[in-house]
Amino acid sequence: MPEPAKNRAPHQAHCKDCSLAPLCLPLSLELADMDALDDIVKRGRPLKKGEYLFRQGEAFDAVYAVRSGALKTFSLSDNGEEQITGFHLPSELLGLSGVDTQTYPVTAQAQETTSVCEIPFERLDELSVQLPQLRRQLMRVMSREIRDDQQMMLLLSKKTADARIATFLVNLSARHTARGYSAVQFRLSMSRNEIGNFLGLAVETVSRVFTRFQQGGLLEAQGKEVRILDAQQLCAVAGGTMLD
Amino acid sequence: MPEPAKNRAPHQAHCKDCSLAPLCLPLSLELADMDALDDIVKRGRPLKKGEYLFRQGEAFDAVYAVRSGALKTFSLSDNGEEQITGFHLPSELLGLSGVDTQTYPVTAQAQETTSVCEIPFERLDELSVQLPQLRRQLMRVMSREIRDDQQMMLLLSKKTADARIATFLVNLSARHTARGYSAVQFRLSMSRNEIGNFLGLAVETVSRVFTRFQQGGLLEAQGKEVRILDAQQLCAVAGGTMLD
DNA sequence: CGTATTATTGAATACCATCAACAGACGTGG
DNA sequence: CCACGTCTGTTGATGGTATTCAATAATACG
Repeated sequence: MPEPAKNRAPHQAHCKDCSLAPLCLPLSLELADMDALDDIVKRGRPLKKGEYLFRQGEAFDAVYAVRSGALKTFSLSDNGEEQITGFHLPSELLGLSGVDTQTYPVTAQAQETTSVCEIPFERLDELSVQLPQLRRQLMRVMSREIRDDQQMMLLLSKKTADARIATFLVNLSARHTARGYSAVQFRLSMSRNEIGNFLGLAVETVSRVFTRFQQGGLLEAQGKEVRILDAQQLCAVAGGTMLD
Repeated sequence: MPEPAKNRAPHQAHCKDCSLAPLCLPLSLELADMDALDDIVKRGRPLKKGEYLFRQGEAFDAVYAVRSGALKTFSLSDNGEEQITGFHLPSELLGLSGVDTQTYPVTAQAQETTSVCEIPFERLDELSVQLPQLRRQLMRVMSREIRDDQQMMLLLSKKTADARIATFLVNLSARHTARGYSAVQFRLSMSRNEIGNFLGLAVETVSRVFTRFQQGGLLEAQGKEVRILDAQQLCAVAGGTMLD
């Protein structure tokens, strides 16, 4: 079955050919080990925008690595309000928060056409016994998520609206860069509403801050297309510097 | 060396005798396996109030389970402000956020006289290969921390000061209950300042909310001694109900 | 091409932070 | 044991930042 190599997008069928391997679970695996991991990975049809990868409350049985596209995860609290817990780009792992209760505590939904690698957790666990590198990487991924979430707590509890959005953009920029895309220009996969939800801000505030950043010459934005003009100052704002 | 059994406090030297085992890493381990875990655990002298268990930036080489007392973890951001990332009660595990970078991203400091079990991570990792139950439990603990941190993100991004503090107290109450202590009366190990820092509120706000809760008959508090009078309504407030 | 959704902008309000003053607790040492 | 200073906690007054409400503009989608 000939699968044409579409640019740099990771549409190929195996970890060892995947451009994302150095960012993903296979990181630092030997080629043979990569094949072993590859054997348990399932690659289904892509999800269309709005489709669900898994839903809050469903039985946990696999984690997922994003191959292309983007997803958001969110939870619905008792009083029905949605809290977005993260946006997920290629190479990032989803679903690990379901290990504890054996139930996904969040819903994962595609922000655009998205393909993922499904990794049955039972089998991953078994394989991790034989592959120390894999075991370590899995721990590292979880550890990093804890660290990132705690950074997020800092953002939410101490930073101003300006700093939150600057941080958000700088973070996205860095993640794009790590994947070989432009650090200064990219397309947001999420709406202003979703940005606000994620950052603990009202939509209107997000909009205002975007406007203010553009007036200040920090960036250029039309709709979801963003171009960072002054990365340095954006970082400064992200760090807590106020804009005058 | 005769070590007197002081009430229910887990001062004994082995996991299999520890009253916290069902909440801690040994959960669901066979007795023999518990001994294996026990062999790698180091139990040092207790920390006095204010002493550090580990510091932000130090090389990561162990995780710690709290045996008695309480600790806080916090990180210092670039601009020097402290963000408390958590308070840790007996049976809870600290340090897992250091796995990724092999460096602790937070400082852990004793809130009172505190004893911990040190678990060298290398050895824990090796042992987890042989003990599936242990491996799973370790994953569960990390998974739960991710979930808890995301709950915290919800709290910080959506809840009012009243709801934050109610949630905080309800959560503490539940954790006390799980350890066999009173659900309605306990002593806070942290200052109002630290509560505020953790919840993203000013000290004054914390103080005011405590006062308001007392006026509303929800609780009784003098200093760090707290007694919950109306758990039901406290839960309601924690869920988002406003107090009139 | 029209409708629905999303984004922007303005005005008024609410919530919490900050500033300031004071009270109470704690610990130290006289 | 009490006096003292410091740290922690409480309370009041004020102001700032972000929310909410409302209206309009732009974009996406069938």
